[in-house]
Amino acid sequence: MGFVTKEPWLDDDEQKAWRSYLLMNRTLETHLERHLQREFGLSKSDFEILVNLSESESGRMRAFELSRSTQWEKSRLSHHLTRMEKRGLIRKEACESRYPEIAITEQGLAAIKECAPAHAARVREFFVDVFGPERLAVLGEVSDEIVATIGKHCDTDCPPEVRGTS
Amino acid sequence: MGFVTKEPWLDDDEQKAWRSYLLMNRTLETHLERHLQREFGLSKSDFEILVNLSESESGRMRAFELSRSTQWEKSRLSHHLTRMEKRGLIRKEACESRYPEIAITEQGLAAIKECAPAHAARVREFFVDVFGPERLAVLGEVSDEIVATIGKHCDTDCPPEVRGTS
DNA sequence: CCGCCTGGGTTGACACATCAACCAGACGCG
DNA sequence: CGCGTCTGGTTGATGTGTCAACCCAGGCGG
Repeated sequence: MGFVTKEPWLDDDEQKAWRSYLLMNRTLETHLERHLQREFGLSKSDFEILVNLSESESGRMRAFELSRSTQWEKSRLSHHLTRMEKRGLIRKEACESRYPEIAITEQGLAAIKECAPAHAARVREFFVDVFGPERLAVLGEVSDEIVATIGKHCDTDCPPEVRGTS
Repeated sequence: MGFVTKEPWLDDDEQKAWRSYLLMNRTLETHLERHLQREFGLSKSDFEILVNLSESESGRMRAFELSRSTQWEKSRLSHHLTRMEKRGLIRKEACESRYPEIAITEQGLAAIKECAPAHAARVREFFVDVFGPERLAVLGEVSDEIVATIGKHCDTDCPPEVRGTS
């Protein structure tokens, strides 16, 4: 064994960087997620929804808008919203246009107001500050390039939900 | 609304870079994962296990070794291994030492041999090549720094499973 | 010998994601 | 009108991850 992934596809330096990246990613993600979960009882998904709602003008959005800005598939969104409603973080309220609007509740607002600073502080400590301004700027650029590259590629041979929406 | 996450915690440039990174991450991950899943019927998790097994000397490892190298918690690993065994990708075989060894099967070996090149090619196309050698090297360094930083932080106040194992 | 801890591993309950199927209204077109 | 089809949204089945509890053997102090 030991030969399978060693084909000329990725040379040693590339392998190493890629694996460092993967590890960093997982480490950071699990750290942030566990922090949110344990200190505030919110999952990453909850957080994402609440951020979007709280950044909207009125604190209320249609589900498909959330679906657009989070890039979740609609069924995931639907399931998660019903769970969040059960926990009192959001409310689905009827409006004239047949489809319910998703509104953040007092409780949801309180939750995100409480946890956002702590979360941001962690992002700063473990990510932003370690990068430093110049390297961070570079990362931002490369990230956009990668998203664009994948988007371009998918225009031709992928199912619709991956394609760029911005 | 719109004020919650705008506290002085992350300034505009930082926000932007962070969100670009998050988006890139999600996009890349889902793209790679869907590719593996649709072309080869393997999940990212399956792939990770198979890579580890195929890179070992004998194609067989104890579960706790897998747990160390993947950094999964043991229950996740146990669940996933039983599922993989049901699908014929691995086998748990008894050995002298009370605990079973996890062995990759012919089928599992065939699966990873088939998909590894295609996967690596995609990593190259969408990640390695977009970065380019210099920026990629930088990313590798920063990644290691971040992992180290989180590791250091967790030595003092985190549950054991996050702490560095290398 | 006993009690107790620790390490490797499994199990069950539950939260979450994904897929395919479905529903209802709107829109277009013959 | 009748028909297909698109969009916004829900539902159920199934696969996956997480947490806490447990099991069992080995070691160790009494």
